[in-house]
This record gives sequence, structure tokens and C-alpha cells, in this order.
Amino acid sequence: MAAAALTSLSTSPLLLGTPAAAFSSEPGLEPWKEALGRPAGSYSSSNNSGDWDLASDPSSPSTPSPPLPLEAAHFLFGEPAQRKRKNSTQVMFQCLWKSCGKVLSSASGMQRHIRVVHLGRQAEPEHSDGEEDFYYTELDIGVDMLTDGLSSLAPVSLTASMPPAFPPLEVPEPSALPPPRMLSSVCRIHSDHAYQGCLAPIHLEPQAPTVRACFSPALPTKFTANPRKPRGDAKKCRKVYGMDRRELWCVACRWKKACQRFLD
DNA sequence: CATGCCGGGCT
DNA sequence: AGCCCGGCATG
Ligand SMILES: [Zn+2]
Repeated sequence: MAAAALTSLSTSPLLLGTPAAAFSSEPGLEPWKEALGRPAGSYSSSNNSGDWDLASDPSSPSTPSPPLPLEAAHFLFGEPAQRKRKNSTQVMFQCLWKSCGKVLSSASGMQRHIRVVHLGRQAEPEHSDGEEDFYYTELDIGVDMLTDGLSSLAPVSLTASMPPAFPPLEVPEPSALPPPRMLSSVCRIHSDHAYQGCLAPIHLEPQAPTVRACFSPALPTKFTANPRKPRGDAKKCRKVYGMDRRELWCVACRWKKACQRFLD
């Protein structure tokens, strides 16, 4: 009964996956590029530029960890009494850049984010090289926990579902680390983008997408998404000019605010 | 430790 | 508005 239900549900995007079964077989390691082509902000209903900022909250030291996605999903399946209507899942886009992990609600927004923030290019889509596609991934989140998980600012558990390039999820197995080898083959990055944007001699080296989309590495509580605010890669006035020469810093840096000269 | 900067204070 | 700093997070 339950097994049958599970198998039939295997196509459901909500499935969190049994630990081993999910990744056991070699995931297809090949560049998935088009597939979804360009959903181009189709999902952001009215929120045009869609900034579902889930990645900014410095206040979650240790959550009491009430019920959790796994068991939640469990009884959610076995409960025909309260079947969720079809749309209990919302698609989001997560940046895979080194320590960014930003999550936005629209693909176009994410592409813009990557273009501007990480590739140092212009914001306009016509400057797109298509390269952005390699730096973000699409993921589905349960929308119900989004709604009430948002109020409590609690960790939102995400379920990545895509042409499985790399699993952004930690497996609940304490001894199982994400296979690091498949990355090397997957993460080819054409280096035809000469960094242009500022006069800074910085060269953004493309990075191997860090396959652990900010989840706490080891906690007894299996799934605790950790909204860690990453620090940008760019050197700011402080480091560039030094503590002396402080008068050369941009205002923001002098006021200990976010630098405005060397944007991330 | 250094760096980046949020939040909040003061003028 | 401008100016400054405590304190925290990040690496
Ligand atoms: Zn600055």
C-alpha cells in the first residue's frame, strides 16, 4: 500500500528522497544547460523583480528543532485525509557561487544576480552570455513550510529537483559526504569571460560550485538550513587602501557601512 | 587575528 | 541628512 503510493509518487517533486537511494547510482554527469531553457521570471506572479530573500538572517543559533521535513513529509504522504492541492511546491533558484547561496524566486533575477554580482557584468539581460546558467540551480520548496516557516524565520528545507548535476542537499548520513569527484567533470567553465566591470585588477576565478548549499555540516538535527550571510569576494576600500590612507576610502567604508565603490 | 558591515547612536 | 562606533559574523 504505502510502497505503491511511494513509487507512484516518485515523480512528485516533494519527495525528500531516501538517503542512499537518491544518490546511489551515479548521477548523470553532464552539462544540463537548456532543459528548462529560460523560464524567464515566469513564476514571479506579481513580484516583478522577485527578491525572495531567504538568505539573510543572522539569528538562528540553535533552533529547538521541532518536527522536521523528513517526518513531516512522511506523514504528509500517508495522510490522504488532508491532501494538499497540487500547488504545494514553489520553485526557487539558488546561486551556487562560492559562498553566496542566494535564493531568488525568478530565474531572470538569478541570472541578473550572477551577472552583476559574480561575473561583474552589466545587469541587462542582453549582456547575457548564457554562462549564468552554470552558477545557479533550481530547487523546489514546499510552499506550506515557506508560508509558516517564513514567519518564524526558521530554516527552510529545500528539495533540489533538476537535471541532477550536483546534489545541493546534505544527506542525513553522518559518514556520507557528497561525492566530490563528479564535480570536476561537471564543472567545466568556459573561461571566455574576461572580467570587465571595474578597474580593479581583480580576476574572478570561476569556482567549483560548492556543493553544499549552506547547510549546517554536522548537527544532530538532520536538516537545518543555515542562512549564513557570506562575505563578498571583492576587496573593499579598507583592504585596498589600508588603515592609513583612510581618507581614500569611500564614504560607506569610512562609516563602516557596505562599500559602495567595490561592489560585490 | 583582520575584514566587512548591520544596527544604532549622536549631531 | 552626515558622521561615528560597538559588536558581530565571516574567513
Ligand atoms: Zn568602499
